[in-house]
Amino acid sequence: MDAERRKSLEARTRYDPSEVEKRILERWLEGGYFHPPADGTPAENFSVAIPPPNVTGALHMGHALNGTVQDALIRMKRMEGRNTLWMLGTDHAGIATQAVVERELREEGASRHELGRDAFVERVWAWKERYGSQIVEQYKRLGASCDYERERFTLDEGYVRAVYRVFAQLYEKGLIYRDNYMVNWDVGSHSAISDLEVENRELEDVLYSIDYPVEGTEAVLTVATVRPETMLADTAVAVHPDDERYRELVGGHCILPLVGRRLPIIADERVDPEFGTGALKITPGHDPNDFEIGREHGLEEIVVIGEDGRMTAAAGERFAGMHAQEAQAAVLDALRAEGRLRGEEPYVHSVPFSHRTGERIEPLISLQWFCRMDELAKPAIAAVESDRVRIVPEQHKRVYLDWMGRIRPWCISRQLWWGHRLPVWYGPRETVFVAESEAAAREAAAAAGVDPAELRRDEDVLDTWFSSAIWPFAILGWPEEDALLRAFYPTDFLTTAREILFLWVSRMIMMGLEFVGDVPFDDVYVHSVILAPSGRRMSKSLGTGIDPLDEIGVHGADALRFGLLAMSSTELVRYSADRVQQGEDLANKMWNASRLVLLNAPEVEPAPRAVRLEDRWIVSRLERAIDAVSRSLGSYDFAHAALDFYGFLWSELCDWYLEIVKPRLYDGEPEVAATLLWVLEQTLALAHPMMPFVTEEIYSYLAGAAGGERREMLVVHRFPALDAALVDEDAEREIDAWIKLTRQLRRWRDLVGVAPGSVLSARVAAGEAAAPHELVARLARLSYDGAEGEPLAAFGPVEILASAEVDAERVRRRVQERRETLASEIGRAESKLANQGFVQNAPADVVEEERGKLAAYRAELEELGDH
RNA sequence: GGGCGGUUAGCUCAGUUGGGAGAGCGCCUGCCUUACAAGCAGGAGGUCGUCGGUUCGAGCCCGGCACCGCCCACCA
Repeated sequence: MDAERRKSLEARTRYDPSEVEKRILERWLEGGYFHPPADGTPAENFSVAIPPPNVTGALHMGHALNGTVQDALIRMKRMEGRNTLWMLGTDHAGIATQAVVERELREEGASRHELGRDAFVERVWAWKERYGSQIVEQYKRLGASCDYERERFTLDEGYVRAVYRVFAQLYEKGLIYRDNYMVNWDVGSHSAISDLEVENRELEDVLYSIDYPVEGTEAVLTVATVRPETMLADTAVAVHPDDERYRELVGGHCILPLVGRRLPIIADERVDPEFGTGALKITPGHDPNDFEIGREHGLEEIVVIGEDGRMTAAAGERFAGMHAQEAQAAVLDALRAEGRLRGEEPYVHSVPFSHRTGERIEPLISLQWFCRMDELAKPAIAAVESDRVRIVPEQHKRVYLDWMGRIRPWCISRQLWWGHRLPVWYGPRETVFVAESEAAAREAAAAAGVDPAELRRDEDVLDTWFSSAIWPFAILGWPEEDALLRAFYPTDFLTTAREILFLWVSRMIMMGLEFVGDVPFDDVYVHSVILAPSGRRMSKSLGTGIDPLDEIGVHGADALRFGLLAMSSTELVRYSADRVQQGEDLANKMWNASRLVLLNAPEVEPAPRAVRLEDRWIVSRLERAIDAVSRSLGSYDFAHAALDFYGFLWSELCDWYLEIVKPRLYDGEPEVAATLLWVLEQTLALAHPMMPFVTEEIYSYLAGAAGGERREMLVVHRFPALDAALVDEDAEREIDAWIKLTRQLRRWRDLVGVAPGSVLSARVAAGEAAAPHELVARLARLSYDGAEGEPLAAFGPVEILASAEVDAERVRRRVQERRETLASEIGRAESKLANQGFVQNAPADVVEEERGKLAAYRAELEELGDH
């Protein structure tokens, strides 16, 4: 290390991430470490496709955790020498992005309709160019080692072609079709949405009972509903086939109040005879359940609520044009006036809302495009059943299989402008042409005898998740360029939050199998959900969000990464600022421990030159840490990886080993310097996947100290692997005993009130090796010189002698306390050993251990008796 | 209505195959010891949600219950 570097290291007594991170990141990017060649095979290589964040997005805690988890594994694999690719990109996020730009327009007093489709889409692109890459820059700040030179976007040219190819092929297979079917209508985005974009909320409503007179009698059928306005679209009343009360009425009719329509009374098993009166009004146009019943019974489908949320002409003159809400009040008034409203009671039930816009879903019959999933699902089910795709933790496997087993058609068309416009063209006489491009559609039309000039393209765009479903192979160049695909598909794992297991993960598996013929990834790791410290969901609107970039600014990226890994042990986890602080402290600890070594070690080649017991001990403990951390990382157990590393670094390396070897280090002993440098290098490499910045920064000094060989950066340093030959159980046992003894001595000193700085007179019992106890003496501040005097206390072979430093009275009290403790321990052990059941049934070694303890207690008590 | 996860120190969480309860933070006592005072040494603090069972022995295994949370579900 040159004098200037040395001076800077001396001066930097505290690790300052803000100064370091930018500089280190630059060097990684310039070095091209994240941009692998498209060589090798998927089996040799290691690859991951990032779950693409929305272009509109800013990095939130979920991204930060997800990114950290991926980066930790990816960095480890890269260090293991694998050709490693982490593909990065963003999602156009249909509704979300369109909503942002629409809001901007509204603020200017304009609207997308005034602008027109082409101008609007252009505007969204402009917005995307301006703000779209901010999240990518934010991933860099986290230290994510993505291939920033291969960034993709779900609407870039090649990607769009891939989407159209997939659509066209599924259409040709008959899996994509157009149908008039009940959909979830999102009044907010004025579009259909899929089942998975609906969230059910518990809501307090009113359940109204309405009398429907039975035709030709005085009787009435009372039905119950929370949406009386939909009665205008009723086309039947249903009862359970076994319901004795109504058996006679089935086949007859009742009269719909206000409207006068004759409603057939039908029998259907889906009616619960226990609920209300057991009679159910059937509204096929506005209720999913009724829709199905209606289709089976061939009932008329009347639509009284339109896509704008207002009542249609079919609702009748009195109500047409009203908002559904107003219509409800009007219908209730009218029913009251006719004496048909029998009752109302408060009623709590779950109601569908749009996940995106938060508006209440209006179930409507609408002409939409659907994708049949059952056939695609079969191989995707098999892939997970056989663990070809492994889902971790395992409990999610069954959830996936359950859901896939009863998968329903997917509504894939959206009435938006921002997205992949359907590659569907309509000609005259209801001709439909699906093609990968407009040119191809024209050709097809011409071939079918349709004038291409008459073609009109479908207005709708595809569900965002339709394009995300092909992410893992589309970003690798499918279908046109296959170099990346051949080298990196299937990818190795996917990390995700549980909530998108169905929305995204399942669909990627289906599409990968269908179009590439292999699953998109081997493992799916479902990571924790980070809650606010209060235990509530982290959300901007609730004000409970914590911005990861703020945390990076205050504590550093390594600290945040460590904190996130350490806290992410279970499914739901509260954000722990303490864990992030712990990470910051750890970075600083590593920094200062490294300063101690680097500023004092002579220039020697790092090597485990374990010349003394304590050296063998730390080398052995390091090997165990290497084993534990790499195992934990390999099995997606990040909390243990982080905390086990912390324990090794802080307690074993810093608190004990560094303290033990300081004198040798200051003396310039080459062997201990070599060992220390080696341990440091291994330790930095071990921590690097979790805390890349601080380790890389320290390594830049170490590489200097270690001589010219180490020109490469730590990011591509060999990841440590367990070397079983360096594990030394004897050394571990021995040093652990010294540590225990030292702690006993310190504790005793404290309890009897010995001043911290004072050195106590002591001696080692005859026949005991003095060497280890020299070390203990230093750590516990004892002196064996001039060992005269009365022994006051004994700890194993070490006896403390009476001196002016020790208050004899407090020692006596302490001894008395110890006697009492021992007596009770002896009692406990004796009664346990007197229990025949224990002695006979417990394993021999457990019994033996207990006997050993008892003997030791008795011996200690006896010894105390002397003083 | 089904399924899943959780309940351990004041707080946030660990506890591998059942053999005397752990960490970080906070708290108390004492130390500016030439890597780090955002540090060091020591300490206090827990009937492991509850009831029952299996066992010589249960935080851990089995069953019931309570509370918290999540996911799925077409009972109006």
